[in-house]
Amino acid sequence: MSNREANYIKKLRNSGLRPTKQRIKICEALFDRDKTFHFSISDLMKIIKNLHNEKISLATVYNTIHAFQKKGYLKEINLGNENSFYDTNTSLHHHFYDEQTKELIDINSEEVELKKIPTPPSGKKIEDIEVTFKISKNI
Amino acid sequence: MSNREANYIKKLRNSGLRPTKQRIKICEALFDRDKTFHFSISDLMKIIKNLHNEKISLATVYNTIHAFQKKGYLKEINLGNENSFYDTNTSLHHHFYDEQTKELIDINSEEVELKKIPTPPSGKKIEDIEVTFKISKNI
DNA sequence: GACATAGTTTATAATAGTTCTAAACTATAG
DNA sequence: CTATAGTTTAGAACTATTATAAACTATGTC
Ligand SMILES: [Mn+2]
Ligand SMILES: [Mn+2]
Ligand SMILES: [Zn+2]
Ligand SMILES: [Zn+2]
Repeated sequence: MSNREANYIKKLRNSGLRPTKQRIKICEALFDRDKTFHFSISDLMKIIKNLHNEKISLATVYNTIHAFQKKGYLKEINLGNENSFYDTNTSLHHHFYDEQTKELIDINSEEVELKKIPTPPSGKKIEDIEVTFKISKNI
Repeated sequence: MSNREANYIKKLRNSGLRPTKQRIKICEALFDRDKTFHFSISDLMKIIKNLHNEKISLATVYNTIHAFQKKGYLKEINLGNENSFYDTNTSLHHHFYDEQTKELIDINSEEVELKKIPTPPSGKKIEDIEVTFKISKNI
C-alpha cells in the first residue's frame, strides 16, 4: 500500500466514510495532482477508465462526489449550465475562465483586491466574493 | 395596440424576427418591468400562464429565449447547475446572490472597483470581469 | 385581397445529465 | 466468525433541453 493510499484511507475514516476501493481510486484520480483540478462527472469517468482499466459505476461516482462535497473536499463551481463542475480547491479563490476552450485557472485570493465594494441590501451581509476574469486569445 | 406593444413589434422587425403574438407576449412578460429580471424557463412559463390565460408551447418559449439571446436582448447567467437562467440586463454588471433565497440582485459596474488585477496566462487577455457577492441574512 | 413562400409554432419524440431504487456486496464492530 | 450498517451497482425514473416534422402564419408580390 502506497503512502498516499494510506493517507486517503485515514482521511476517509476520519470523515466517517468507509475506505472502499472505489473511493480510494476516486481520491487518486482527484487528489494525486500538483494543480487544482476542475472537472465534470464525465471527465472523471473517463479518467477513472484510463487510470485503472477497471470500472466504477456511474452511480458510485455520483455518490462519492456528493459525499466528498458534503465533507468539504470538493466545491461545486458554476459555469455553463450543461452539467455540474467541481473544484478540488475548496478555499475561497478566483478564476480565469476561457469560454472558448472552457478552461478554468485558479487565482489565489491575494492576487485580487477590491477598492470599492457595494453596500449589500438591508438585512443582508456579504458572505464571500468571487471574481471571474473571462479571458480569450490575444489576437 | 398599446404603445409598448408597438415598440416590441418594431424591435422584433428590426432584428429580423417576425412579430408573432407569442413573441410579443414573451416581450411583455420579460421587458414590461422597472427592474432587471432574472429568470429560468420554468419561471417564465408560469408567468406567461398567469399573465394571459392562453398558453405558449414550451418549445416556442425555448426558441424565443434563444433567439432573444442571440440578438443580445438577454444574457445567460451561471448559477446552480440545475437549469439555465437568463438576465434582461445585458450590460456588463455584477450581482449580489443570496444562495438561501436564490435571489439575484444587480450591481452597476461603477459600484465595484478593483485595485489589484492578476496577470492573465500568456497569450490571453482579460475580456471582462464579473464579481459575485454572496450574501446571507444578517445574524 | 389572393397567393406563394419562408419563418414560426406546436405536440411529441429523443437526448443527456442526474437521482432513485432495491438487490447484491463489503467494511467493521463485537 | 457473525451481524449489521454502509456501499456499490445496474437499471429505471426523472428533469431540463433539443430535435423533428407537420400545421400554421406573417409578409411580399401581383
Ligand atoms: Mn444553454
Ligand atoms: Mn448539483
Ligand atoms: Zn478553482
Ligand atoms: Zn443581472
